[in-house]
Amino acid sequence: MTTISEDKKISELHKRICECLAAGDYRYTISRKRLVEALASSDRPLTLPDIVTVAPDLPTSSIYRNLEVLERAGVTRRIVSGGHHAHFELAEPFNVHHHHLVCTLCGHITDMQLDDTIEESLVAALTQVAKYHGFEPQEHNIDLLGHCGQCNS
Amino acid sequence: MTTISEDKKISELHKRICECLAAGDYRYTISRKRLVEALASSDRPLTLPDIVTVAPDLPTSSIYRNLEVLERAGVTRRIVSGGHHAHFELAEPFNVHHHHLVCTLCGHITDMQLDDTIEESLVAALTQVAKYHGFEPQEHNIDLLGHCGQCNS
DNA sequence: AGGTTTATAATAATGATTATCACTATAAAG
DNA sequence: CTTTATAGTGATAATCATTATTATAAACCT
Repeated sequence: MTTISEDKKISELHKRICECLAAGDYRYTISRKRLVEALASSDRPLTLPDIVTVAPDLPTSSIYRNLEVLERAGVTRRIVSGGHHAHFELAEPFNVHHHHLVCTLCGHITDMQLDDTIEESLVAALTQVAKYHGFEPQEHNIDLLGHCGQCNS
Repeated sequence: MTTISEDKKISELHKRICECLAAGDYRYTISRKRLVEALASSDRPLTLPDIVTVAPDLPTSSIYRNLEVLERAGVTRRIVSGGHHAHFELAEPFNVHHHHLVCTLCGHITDMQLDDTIEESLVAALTQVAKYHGFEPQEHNIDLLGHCGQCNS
């Protein structure tokens, strides 16, 4: 069930994404909208099989191609964490800042958030380190590896 | 040029790794020693082509197989950061705790270290978050993505 | 030394992802 | 409202890092 305010958020999201795609001369087609909706309604990054489960009528080749377009436009992000399928999620401007719990047994990824003060001191430290290495920082990832509740029980 | 104390460190490293492999009924063969030495003498994780450059006589298939054995024994670690080759480095007990600067243009990875106080507060925060999610934490990765000095110039 | 286990290295297979290409849909211009 | 250029689709084929296979060689153990 979606509330009115959620519907509003979603439609605003679509609008922003549409503009983002238009800036790169890309269109916001049905397939791309479907992908965005699948990613937006999940509390974790999705693999290609995950997406196929949610939208079985979308051909694999189109999903890959459109995820590539969305990534180029800065709408989505690809996470390569292991030997298997990559995971996809909405990029930072379209999603809250978060990090990942990665299960080393089943490969499952869950979103998590850290305290703002921790984030701030970390960003400060990273900025300093980057400067020292002559590196121009863009974004940071934190992955916590371990065993998920499912695999532990 | 290697100093006497460095030689001592290296031979102790080999001894510890040998024991680690023996615990899994693996032998510490010449090829495996060569791989460990290549990884130990680098200040960054190496790709397979990197390793081939350092040890051109080792066949690709043997490098892959032995990296797999070393990884199973907990001696090395695999880093999958992008669409290209994986990177390999010595695992935590055989290497100082560090993180990575990842260039999103050329894929190059550099080691970096953070302040102890930052690390400690981060680990505390991660432990708390993991508990909340019913997740058993093992290790954490921090990647700083951006443009390396080489690509910037 | 003989017998057993493990390692090697050339080769083939795997499988997620990308590229190709003929065709269709869309949008802007005349 | 056609024309025309551009972008998107989806089936299929190709790519390429990585794994599996397998016959051979080496190492270990009485």
